[in-house]
Formats: sequence, C-alpha cells, structure tokens
Amino acid sequence: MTRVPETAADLVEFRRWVVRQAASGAMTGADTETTGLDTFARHYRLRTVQIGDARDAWVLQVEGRPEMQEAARWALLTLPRLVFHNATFDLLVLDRHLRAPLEELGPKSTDSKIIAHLFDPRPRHEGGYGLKLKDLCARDVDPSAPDTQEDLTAVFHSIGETKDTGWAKIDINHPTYLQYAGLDAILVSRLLPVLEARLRKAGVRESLVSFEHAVMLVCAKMERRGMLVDQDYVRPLVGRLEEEAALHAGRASKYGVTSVNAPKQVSTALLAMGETLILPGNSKPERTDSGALKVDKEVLQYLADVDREWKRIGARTPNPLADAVLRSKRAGKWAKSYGVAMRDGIDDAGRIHPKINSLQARTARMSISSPPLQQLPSGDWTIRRALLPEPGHRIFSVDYSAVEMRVLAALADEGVMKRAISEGRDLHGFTAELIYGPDYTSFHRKLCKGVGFGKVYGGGSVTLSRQTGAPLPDVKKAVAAYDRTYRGIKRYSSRLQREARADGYIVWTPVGRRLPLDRDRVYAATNYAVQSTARDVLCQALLDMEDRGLTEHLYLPIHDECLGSAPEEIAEDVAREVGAAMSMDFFGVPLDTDPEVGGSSWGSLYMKKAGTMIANDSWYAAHPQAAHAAELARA
DNA sequence: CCAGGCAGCCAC
DNA sequence: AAACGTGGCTGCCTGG
Repeated sequence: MTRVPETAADLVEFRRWVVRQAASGAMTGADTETTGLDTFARHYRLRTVQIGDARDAWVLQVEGRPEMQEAARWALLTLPRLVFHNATFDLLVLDRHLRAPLEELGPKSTDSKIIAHLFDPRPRHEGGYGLKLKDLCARDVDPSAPDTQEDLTAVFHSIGETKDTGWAKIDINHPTYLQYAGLDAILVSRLLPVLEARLRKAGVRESLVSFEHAVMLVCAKMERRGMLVDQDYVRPLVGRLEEEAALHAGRASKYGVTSVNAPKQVSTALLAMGETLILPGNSKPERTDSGALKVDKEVLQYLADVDREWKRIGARTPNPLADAVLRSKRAGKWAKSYGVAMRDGIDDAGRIHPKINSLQARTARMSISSPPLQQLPSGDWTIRRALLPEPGHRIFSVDYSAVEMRVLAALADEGVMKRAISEGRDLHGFTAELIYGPDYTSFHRKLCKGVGFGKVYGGGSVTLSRQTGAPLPDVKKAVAAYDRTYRGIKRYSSRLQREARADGYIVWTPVGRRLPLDRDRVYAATNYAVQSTARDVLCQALLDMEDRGLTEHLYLPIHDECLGSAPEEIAEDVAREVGAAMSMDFFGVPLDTDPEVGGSSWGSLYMKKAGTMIANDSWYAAHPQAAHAAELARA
C-alpha cells in the first residue's frame, strides 16, 4: 500500500514507521522522482522521495515543502540499510538536492542493479535477465504487476508531454504518478532478496559485491566533481563546426543529397555519378546487415581518394560528393555529440557531470555518457581543448602500457611472453624478431601487433588482412607462427572455451565474475576474460587511490587510463602517485603505467599530434580571440 | 506523433 | 576451420 503524508499527524506516523524499520535492522527500499536525468542542471528539481518495505511505501512530496524535505532527509539518514535500483543516480540527487551526503548514504546502500549485473550482465534484448527494474520484477517479483510505466507514459501523452519530458510537468498529486513512485520502493525491496539468493546460489562471492559497491562510490564522487568547460572556447567552436558542416552539406546538395546522414540518398547519388561502390580487391559492393549498399567511412574515403589519416592517396580522381559527405558528417558529429553537449550540459558553476556507469558492459567495463567523454576524438585536440582542469591546476593522464596484452599473458600463463614483458622488451618487436629473425621490418612488427590484437579481440586472419593491407596468405602464416611462438595463449583460449561449453556457456574470471557467452560466439571467451580482467585491474587501482586520498584529483576512468588534475606545483608528484597506485604485479606480469602531465586543458595532452582534416590554422586566422584561447592551452 | 530499429562513427 | 570485443550517441526512417 502506498501512503502520501499530508498533515503533521501523517508525518508523525511516518516517523514511527521509520523508527520501527530502523530498529528491525531491515533493508529499506528507496527511490526518487525528479524532473529528469540531468541531476546537475540549473532548474533541476527533486519532486518525491519514496521509502518502503515489501508491503508499504511512503511517498514524500518534497518539492517546495521544507517539512517534507526534512522528514525525508531524517529518514534516509536514520535508516541503517537502503536499497536503490541504480543507486548512483539517486545518491547524487539526494546529495545535491536534499543535502543527504553521498558519504553518509553511500556506504549503507545496496544497488540492486549491481546484484543483477553480477548474476547476468546482459540486457533483455541480448538474451539476458535484463537490468531494468521493470524487467527484473516482471520475472522475479510479480509477472502480473500492472505496468505503471506504460500507464504513466499514457498520462504524459494526455498532458501533451513525452516519455522524457513528462516527469517535470506532471501534477505531483496525479494518482498514477504517486502509484508509480510508491510501487518502485516496494518492488526494489521485494526484488533484492531474490537477486541475492540467486547470486549466492550461482557461486558469486560476497567480496565481489562489496568491491563493486566501493567502485560505484568512487565513481559517484568523480561524477559529483565533474569537469570545467571552457565556454569561451566551446561556443565559437560549435559555431565553426556547424558552419563547416553546412558548407559541405551545401556541396553535397548539388548532387541531390539533401541529408548527408541518409545513406540511401548518398548511395543513390553516387551510383548516379557512375560509381560502383566496389572497394579495390573486391568484386561486389559492401552491404549492410539489411542488404543496403554500404556508404560508410571506408567506402567514402576510398571514393574521396584519401587514406585513414585523410591524406591524399593519388590512386583515383576524388569523388566530390564523397568528400563533401565525409566532411559534413564529421563536422556535424563533432558539433552535436561533443560541442553542443559540452556547451549546454553545464551546471551553475560551468561544469559538466558525465555519468560514470561503473558496472556497465557484459564484461563489466565502465561507460561514460552525457556527454560521452570516453570517446572524444583523439587524433586532434580540437574537442578535448574545451575541457579544463581547475584554475591553477594542470591536467594529467596516467594509462597502462598495453594492459590487455599483459593481462592476456598473465591469464594464459604464457611463459615466453611473460618473460619478454618482465624484461621490459618491446613486445611486438620481440615477437617479430622471434618470427622473422633479427632483420625484421617495421611492417613485420605491425603485423605482429595486429595478430596480438586479434588474439585479444578474437579476430581472424581475413579481418587482419583487411586492416593491415597485408596479403591474406602472409597474415595466415604470421598467425600460425604466433601460435607456435606463444603456445600458452592458444592453450588458454581452448581451455576457456571447453570449460564454458561444459559449464552452461559461462566464463569465470579471476575475481569470480560470471560472464555469459553467446552460444554462436564461444570464441569471444578470451576477449571477455581479458577485457573484464583489465577493467577489474583499473577498478582495484581506483580503490587503492581512494585509500591514498587521491580521488579528489580524479575526473574520469577511461578503460585503461585515469584522467585528473592537481595544482601546478604538485602535479608531477600527484600523477606519479596515481601511477604508483595503478602499477601492480598481476600474476607475475608487471602492469606499468605512463603518467603524463599536460597544461591547462585536456587538449594539451593531444597537441603533439597534427591537426587532420579540419583547417584549424586558417579558421584561427579569422578568429584571433579563439586563437588566443587555444594558445593558452598550448603554453 | 513518438518510440525504436538501423546505419554510421566516435573511443578504448 | 574460422570466428575482431565493449560501449554512447545522432539522424533517418518506419511501424504503431
């Protein structure tokens, strides 16, 4: 039953319930309703706080009501154990909008999404149990439960709003809204014991559960800190990128392409120009999964006669439409996905707070969204230049050296490879020398590097041949030689696959993580184990850094890297200490780090690399003020 | 009209 | 024998 306190007498009753619940020591379900997902945005509001057990829920309408806020805050601080679904979100909302500190609520909170992920990390559409509260409850709590989410969406539509915008506008007294709110607190209370029992039964250890909750809290602190945006840089940047996108879109329109993002238009127009869309060495054009003609970057770059670095090849006459589409799409993506996201995503203090999903992928890898800072263009400093360390600080980055190869060597216990790594050899050069002798060429080294990546990713010779441009027979020979040289890797890979088949298509990693495999892609077992373990290595480092008091310097984890800042005078020392926390011995393999201290923007760490397609220099000549801002980062 | 699938592209 | 992995996000397009 859902109760919505109105009077002072109602609140007295609520407080009595809280006291009883606290005394029992039981787990309490908790949830919030807000105006949206952008917790740090200017006009963000916390609307309701829900607290409940398996039977009853209290919905406190805290929006604009100090006495309700105080009651909710007191209850959350008083209750000894809380369970949220996707706790980071609610904890940060409560930290910022209810003055209930992350440091207080975090340590006593359980995240049912973490428990679900540790049993089966797959969303429903990938054949898993699902990770959304609704998916899980439909299965484990009450298959016949009313679909309040759908009802609520219908209400949003009835008031002229959408699934995304209704949250801020719906009447706080709307019965469907209140029912939906209360039900989630009840559902999460009922769900947790079921998930925990299943996790125990599957043999996943308790230490992994606490590990993930500790990682979640460190990441929540980073998310709360956020990162400063250089607004004087990013505003003109967006304008410039939009201009560039429009300029090239105009060129494309001369060939009948009204939208460069419509592949069908692009392929039709190219065919009309007499292009066959057949890549060199092929007999047929590439097609997408649904059978449409493929006009992706690879095809267009061939037609535009440029290589992957946008340099002119000279093999054919460049197709002007392909060139225009490429340039317009790239400038458009940079403007919208990165520029606008940074420009419009800031809080009152000019900071963005990218969401750090600490336990996300099937392999447990993290992801970062809103904006996606893990995937800003890295060949050029243009976009990263928009993000700044604290005033007077320097930005730093510490990454692992070839961590996935090293983790693979350790997991496979591949003696020859482990020795080469321990001796500090250049691994790919070492491999090339073993296979091709002391006179190996740089191409041999590149090939060996590719074969190594193929092992990590589970790729085959055909893919590798395409990527490197090396003839298929040569690649096959190299792969065979690699397997002979590093027998441990093939042995490990076969063993993982054999065990997985015998054990319900599950790969178990060294931390005791359970990774489900797709039956038709058992070869991915090695990649899963390596990617997942490399992720756990970085997370362990995050916890070590938390213990050393370094979290306050960190902005983001990026797969094999930590980004942070520190005051100019101590930046070198802090970066070194972060490197020391990250460095470790992993089953006899040293995991080394490479600390790098930059200047006063993230872009400063990417300025050695020359600009590529976008004509920075000429544009800056026309915009001296922005040029000056860019110079500051260079210094 | 919106939700969701597809195609494409950004990262590690 | 051979099999490239994990995400986020935007615009287009279509089905409901």
